[in-house]
Amino acid sequence: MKIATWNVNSISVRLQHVLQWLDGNRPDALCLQEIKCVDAKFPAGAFREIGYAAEVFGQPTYNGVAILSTTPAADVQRGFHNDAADAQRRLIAATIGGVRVVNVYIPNGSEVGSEKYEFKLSWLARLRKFFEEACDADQPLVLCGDFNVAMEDRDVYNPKEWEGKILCSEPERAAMRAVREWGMVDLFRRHHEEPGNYTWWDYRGGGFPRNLGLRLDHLWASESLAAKCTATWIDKLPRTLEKPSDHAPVIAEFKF
DNA sequence: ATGGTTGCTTAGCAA
Repeated sequence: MKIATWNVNSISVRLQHVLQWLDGNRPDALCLQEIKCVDAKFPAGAFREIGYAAEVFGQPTYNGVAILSTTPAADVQRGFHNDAADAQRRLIAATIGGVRVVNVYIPNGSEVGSEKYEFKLSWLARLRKFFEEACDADQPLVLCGDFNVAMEDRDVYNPKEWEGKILCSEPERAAMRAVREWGMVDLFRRHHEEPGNYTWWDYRGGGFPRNLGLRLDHLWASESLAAKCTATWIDKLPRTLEKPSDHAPVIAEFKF
């Protein structure tokens, strides 16, 4: 079984990249973030034609998440239970092939100390609560998506420059550790120790060709699922195409 | 150095 995550930065602009990538990689599930479209405009038909069902939680202009899968998704949850109707759409969860898949687009936070930063921290506190109330750490579960947090210095191309800045500040790292301590492990770090592995490169300043990136996109699994993980990798190929997303897909493979 | 680039929407915001 393969589960993948990819911040596509607009599904309408990236549709051909995603279709091509699914064709070549055939994951059992692909979690998408920043689809930037309403449910009615999500190109579900194009995915259906290549064998993928879609569960979508979109909104106009910003955010939006979806899960594509080769087998039907069960028990789909859209957003937090106590969300207002107009809340930002950043979480969708579903059970696929016996695995609880939680797909998140965690707020960026803009700047440390800003209103958006406070929103990010409170959103992360709610995410921890979501796991306590709605999930079972003893079951196979994966949390994946664009976390908008580089957890450690080895996930950052220039840790000194980024120290204390957004995506790297200690409070957001601590909030993410609190989520992880509910009962998950970082699958990528279980298989790769070395620095220099990134999933996001800024469009500006030639970030990608110089590998000036951050590792922001993650798959974290409960121990019962992590024990079955045989490999994880970042696929930089789509980032080399014309008009790419600024994020690369990340994949985890499991053998049951 | 508050720049640079992309997407949605059409000037300004968010990333």
